[in-house]
Amino acid sequence: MFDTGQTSRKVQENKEVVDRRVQKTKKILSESLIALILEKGFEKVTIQEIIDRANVGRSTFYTHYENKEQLLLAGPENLGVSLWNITGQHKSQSGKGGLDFLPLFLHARENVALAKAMFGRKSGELFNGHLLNHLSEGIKEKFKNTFGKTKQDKLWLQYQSRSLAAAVLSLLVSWLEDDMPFSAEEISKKCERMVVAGFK
Amino acid sequence: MFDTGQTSRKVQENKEVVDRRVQKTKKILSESLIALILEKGFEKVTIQEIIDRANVGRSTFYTHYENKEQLLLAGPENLGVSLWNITGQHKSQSGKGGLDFLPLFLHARENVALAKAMFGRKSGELFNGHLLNHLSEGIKEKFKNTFGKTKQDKLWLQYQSRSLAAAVLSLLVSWLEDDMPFSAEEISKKCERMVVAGFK
DNA sequence: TTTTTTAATGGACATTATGTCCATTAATGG
DNA sequence: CCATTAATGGACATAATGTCCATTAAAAAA
Repeated sequence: MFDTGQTSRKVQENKEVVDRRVQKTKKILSESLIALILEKGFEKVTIQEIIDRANVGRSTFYTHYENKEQLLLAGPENLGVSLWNITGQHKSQSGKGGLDFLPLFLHARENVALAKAMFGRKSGELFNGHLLNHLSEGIKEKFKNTFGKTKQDKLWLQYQSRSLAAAVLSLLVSWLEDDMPFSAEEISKKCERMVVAGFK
Repeated sequence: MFDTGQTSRKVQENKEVVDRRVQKTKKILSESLIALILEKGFEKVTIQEIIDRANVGRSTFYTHYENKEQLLLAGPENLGVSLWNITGQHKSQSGKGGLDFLPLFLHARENVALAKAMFGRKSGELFNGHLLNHLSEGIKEKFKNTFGKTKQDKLWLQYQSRSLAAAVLSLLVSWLEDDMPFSAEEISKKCERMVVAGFK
């Protein structure tokens, strides 16, 4: 999951060269998909529309990707990978003990179109699901000590983490869709307070 | 929205009689769709599959519904309508001032399959969206007095209501998907506490 | 019961998307 | 300049969509 999908060729030791044609094709495909998602929603976008807009042959699409999902994942900035990493870092962050949502909001802000396409109201379940799982795991990790060890306790921890992750994701989406009327600092603070309150 | 989709005929004044054939057809179509959603997810279900499983002609489907969405909305118990009403009642409830989630959980429990199909992980965005909006409105109504009147304040109220509605919906879904390991009373209490805490 | 109304059927049709294949062309990197 | 590799475009079989209609069968009304 979250493979970059880059066709590459090793030159010497670690330098990778990607054929210019490939770069161009992938870029235009990605842009087309993002635009189409924003217009009509991920689920309704067809591969036919993507290649029409990108003005690229059908075969060309299939030499690079198997489906829409793969294409979106391999987005220009690899937002998937980045957000994945960001939310994964929660554990290792000191200070707040793993509840700093600022990097998430900053990163999303720097890639608004892609972030909207992946997580916004017009996106599919898929990527919301990915991010939700990851946020949820981060939150769970942070609060697991405040819960008991019984089956019931663990289940509540699970539910509550997931629920509050959904709340955070919802804030992120509202913020993005309204074109970020608050600073990233403000809104991430809000998230942190809400999560903490939720576990009280 | 949330039309029952019933083809009916008036007899005398207000008694409605629905042709037995129609009843049978709608029932089998609805059941087929719900089963298919639970198996492969709403988005991936095709009308072809629905009519194959229901063993009904293509034309028959289209004389009653235009698409999958309409069919799901007209579910046997009209869960759409019911949940709609339940969440709408929040305003008028006394006591807790409109934060009683119990009816929602009770009703969902009584229609597990349909509720899962409409709101679970395999459901589409559509119905999650409807319920989310409604829950959000209820919550907003309840807490609007605790916020100021500036544009900013109103926006925060909006965001926070929506965010906490998402949290509640997430709990509902987790609970349903795990086949309700807690009582409806317990989990609805949890929701209420969480929402209140979120606004502190 | 008979008659009338109405639903269901099944086949046909044009349209559109999918995924795969291949021979040809053209751009790229070395 | 040349060998490699990507892009092209056309073709193909498959499948879903939405609409139409003549026929059959079931239901309600008389």
